[in-house]
Amino acid sequence: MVEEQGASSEALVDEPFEAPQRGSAEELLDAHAGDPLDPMRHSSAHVMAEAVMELFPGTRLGIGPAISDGFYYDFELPRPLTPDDLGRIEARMAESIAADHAFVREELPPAEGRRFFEERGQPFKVEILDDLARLADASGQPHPPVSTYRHGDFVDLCRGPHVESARRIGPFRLLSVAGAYWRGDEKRPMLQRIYGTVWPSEEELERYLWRRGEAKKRDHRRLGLQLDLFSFHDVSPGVAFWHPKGQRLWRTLESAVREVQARRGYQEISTPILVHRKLWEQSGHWDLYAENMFRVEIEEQQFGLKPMNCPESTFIYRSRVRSYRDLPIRYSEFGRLHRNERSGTLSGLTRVRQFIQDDAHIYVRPDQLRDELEALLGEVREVYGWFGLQPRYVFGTKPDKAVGDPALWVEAEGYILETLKASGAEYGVKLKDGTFYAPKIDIYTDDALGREWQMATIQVDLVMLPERFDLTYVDEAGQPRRPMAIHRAIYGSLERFIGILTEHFAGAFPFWCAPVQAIVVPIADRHAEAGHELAAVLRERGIRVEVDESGARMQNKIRLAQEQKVPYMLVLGDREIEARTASPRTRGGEQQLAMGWEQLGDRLQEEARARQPS
RNA sequence: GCCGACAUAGCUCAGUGGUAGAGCAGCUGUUUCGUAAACAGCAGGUCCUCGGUUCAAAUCCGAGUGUCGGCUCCA
Repeated sequence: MVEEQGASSEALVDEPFEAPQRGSAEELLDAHAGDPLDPMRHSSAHVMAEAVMELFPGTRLGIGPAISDGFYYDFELPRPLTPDDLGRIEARMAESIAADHAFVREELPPAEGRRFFEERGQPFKVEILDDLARLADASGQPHPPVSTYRHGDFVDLCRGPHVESARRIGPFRLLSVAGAYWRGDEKRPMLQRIYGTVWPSEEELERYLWRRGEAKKRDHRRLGLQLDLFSFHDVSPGVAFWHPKGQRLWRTLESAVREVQARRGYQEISTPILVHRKLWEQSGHWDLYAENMFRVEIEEQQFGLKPMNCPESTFIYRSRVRSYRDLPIRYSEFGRLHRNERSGTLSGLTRVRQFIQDDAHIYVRPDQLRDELEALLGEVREVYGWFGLQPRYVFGTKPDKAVGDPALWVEAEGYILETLKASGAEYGVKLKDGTFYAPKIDIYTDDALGREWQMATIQVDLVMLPERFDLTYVDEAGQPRRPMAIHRAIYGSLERFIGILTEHFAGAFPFWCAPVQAIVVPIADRHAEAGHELAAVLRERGIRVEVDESGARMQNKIRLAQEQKVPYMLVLGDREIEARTASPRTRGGEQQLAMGWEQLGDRLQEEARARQPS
């Protein structure tokens, strides 16, 4: 979801950042330039609109852009669509494509164009035209001509471009119906959106549908149950119940990052979850974040469950006078946060109401900020390397709803840009995507299926913590000075991170963090006792190992271990016990040479320590 | 929160007004096995909840809850 890709941001340092207003005509018409398949996808949207208009006379058209992998169109219809309707619409579309109408661009004078859509009962189109006119007025330009595209009898307001004729539209499939507010505004009418996908060849369509099916198979909600990691229950919507194996995975990730933090000079703290309103008023949360907070009344006093850890670390900072020699102070906290997400937005581990962040707040002198930011980019690279994830950086600038002196924002944004440029990394810019208290670098990554996720975040805060909580340190001259604060999370939400890892690896977690790293498979019952001895040898070395003592046959035990994605199966029969060896089989099906127990233990211990992404 | 869909055994699902089903998992017994499923038997259900229609509701209607696909928001 990066709006502006690439590092071509020379101009950004000096110029104010201006984003097109969400849902504005400008954005609607300017978005999605680039993908060579876009004209075909956009044309497909027109053909779909044509089919819907034929099947449902009186339909009002919203917008119908190309999106990644396909297209959608928003409609106001006389009745809700059913899955059956999609089939009928598809059939109509196929007929239209077979008729092979040309896409013809036509331009009408502004007033005539407006009348055209008004007469056809298309108020949404008229609204877009009025917005375009207003935009032109604002910049002193004449109203632009109204460009339309016609194919057959269907005419739509459209900037284009399109394919020259309908037969250029490749194999397509309509995927789903969803509700969508007109212009994304919940106060405007709810339209029905139909999503579709279209590709140049049958083969590519099939591959896309396969990828979709594969994504469904990898869905962490499904795998979480299958691998016995976690579950959800309606007694606590949006909050996971962690099973022993999930908790083990959790703890492994947590201690790995703890180790990094210890090495990098962090000190871990822990602060209260239930906190009085006056703190949130001081931080600005009560004003600007209230709708996301769970509020509680206790003995006529108002409290809130913390949605972020940040303000509380200042109490520890201020618990004594800080010298310039003390900085940087790096407080890390695995804080348990609650955010009141709207019920309709909850989704597995990736959108929850309670989660734990690997959070930290770093207080620095101004002269230390750059180095600290660079170190943090290095920290992100180190941690993401454990999983083979490639980080991508996106600079989020000051949002409309923000606290503090605008001058401090300009300054903070400047530091971020400098650091990003100096790092040599590619980065994008997402305007107005900062938090209400700080501009930020968000780290995105693509998973194994090419889906983009937002993970880590690094925020430069010159406003909330330093100013609102009046933080100071004493400089060389004995004068009080204002420190700067950095908020950062590397995994982000542990819940979400585990969800994404689960899908990225399809449940086959890298050896170092797999909940069960090895399973001993005794061939017959008489081998079980030796199996426990082997397990003890491995456990001594910190390996998470289990013994399959079920009466099942070896083949069945192996199949089960495969399904559980256990990295190593250690087969133990008469031959191995005789020689005090074990025959490892990897979940990849590779049969490795029998190896002595201690030797195997040492090898696995070494492998775990290396934290390789497989 | 809003639009739409869905909710049947631990899991995946079949069952469209007339005695609630399958596969896997579980339990018991037999088998003691050499790298992805041994065999047999048994047990397992407020058909999400509440209300309504009906002689009769898993099935039709209404409300609620949860989940899913989206809108919006974001870690």
